[in-house]
Amino acid sequence: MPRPRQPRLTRQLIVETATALIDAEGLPAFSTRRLAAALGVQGPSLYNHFATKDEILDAVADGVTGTVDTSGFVSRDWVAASRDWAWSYRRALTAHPNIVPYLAQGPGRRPAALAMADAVYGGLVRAGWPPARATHIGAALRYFVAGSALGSFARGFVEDPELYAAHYPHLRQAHRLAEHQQSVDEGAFALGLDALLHGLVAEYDRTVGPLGTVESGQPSG
Amino acid sequence: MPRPRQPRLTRQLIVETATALIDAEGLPAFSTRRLAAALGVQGPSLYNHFATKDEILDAVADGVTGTVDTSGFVSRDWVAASRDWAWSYRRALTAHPNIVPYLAQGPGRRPAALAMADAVYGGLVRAGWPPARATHIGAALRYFVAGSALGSFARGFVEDPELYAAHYPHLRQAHRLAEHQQSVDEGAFALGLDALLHGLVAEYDRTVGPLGTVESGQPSG
DNA sequence: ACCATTAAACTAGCGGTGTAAGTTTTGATG
DNA sequence: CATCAAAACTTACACCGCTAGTTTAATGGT
Repeated sequence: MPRPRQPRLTRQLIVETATALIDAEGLPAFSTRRLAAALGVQGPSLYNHFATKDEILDAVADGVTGTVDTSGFVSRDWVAASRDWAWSYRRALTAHPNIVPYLAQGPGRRPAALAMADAVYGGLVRAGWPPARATHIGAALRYFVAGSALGSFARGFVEDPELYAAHYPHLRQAHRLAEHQQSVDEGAFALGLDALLHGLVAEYDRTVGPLGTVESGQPSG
Repeated sequence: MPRPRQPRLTRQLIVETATALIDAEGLPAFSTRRLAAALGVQGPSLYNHFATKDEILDAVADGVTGTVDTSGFVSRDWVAASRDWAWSYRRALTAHPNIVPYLAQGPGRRPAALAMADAVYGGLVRAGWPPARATHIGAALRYFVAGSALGSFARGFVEDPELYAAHYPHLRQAHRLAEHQQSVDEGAFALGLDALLHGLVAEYDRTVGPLGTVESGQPSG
């Protein structure tokens, strides 16, 4: 079966299928041959469209990052913008948790990741933060969001009561975490993000100049 | 070469060599055959001591976690204990950054990781936090530390001025991040951790009861 | 002292991986 | 109509995690 009348593969189709496959079966199970099979094609055919497997993963990761909303940084104050962005970022990652270990290692050369970093950094500087401080804040928020999506605290515990009860006195309820996974993770995220922003506002007032107050809670957008 | 007079492998030797190999060459380059070669042995011999490759990685990860100091939770107030623990945790992870993507996915059944979770949770509950809140706080701090070690913000940028200057107006200095990697990452971590703890103290005063104040800075221990 | 069992290395090999190389046919271009 | 690039293909290499079976040394029981 040589060149078909109509190409069977496009970059977009490959990325969509790869995303679905990673969502469904996880990163370790994702191979070029399995992706090709899902596309009705032989393995090496992918290399007509992407140079390496990592290039495919980059495209998947950037697709996820591309759904993050940073628009608050041009329309709202830096605190509200940061909170909206962090929640949007978290939603994007938790919608595709299996790609997070790959994505979380840094923006690399991925356009959407770089555009996001650019928007956040630019917004913070515009709000009056010194450039070095803006870098730190963007990084700290990213640490928190990426960490929360990567190491879903609840998911990390095995469902085996016996394991914990015996040796770890305070974790006797830990196996129950799996039941309330989403609420534990979201609660921890909400608490941590509010605390982080609260502390940053105090720092802002001390070093840049007083501004309004922060109310906590879920984002508006 | 059959069974030798003196065993050439022990679990400890395997774990030490694996740790060194991962530190030196990264997770993707780490294979059972390469590890065996470094030990002067054939690949399958490892399976006399570990059931799977993941079991070896678990041992490596738990060795790293085992160096984290949680003793503050029995001797100091919860804020100082949390700060000391977070810094110790971060130091342990940044000393072996290549294992972090594996380690950050959760404690699983690793004894040192479970003992750490137990100590933190227990300390926070003893300090007066309601159990559900203690879970959230432990998780939030872990998100932040793991995220900071995983996605070393600075390391994530490629060293290629051209790449950024053209399309991302605010990132014109981003390639310089690689130069100041350590100081950027540590600065972001210090700022974020202090902000987080500051916000948590406010929350504690509001919901549990007033306590002393927090001064910021590096840990004492 | 002998035997049986277990331990710890080995070799061989299976099915899978990423990807390089070369082939074949189609569609587009001069 | 000749040529060339595109997009699929087949084949193949070196490596991967791991299983199975083999060999010999050390250990424990009678």
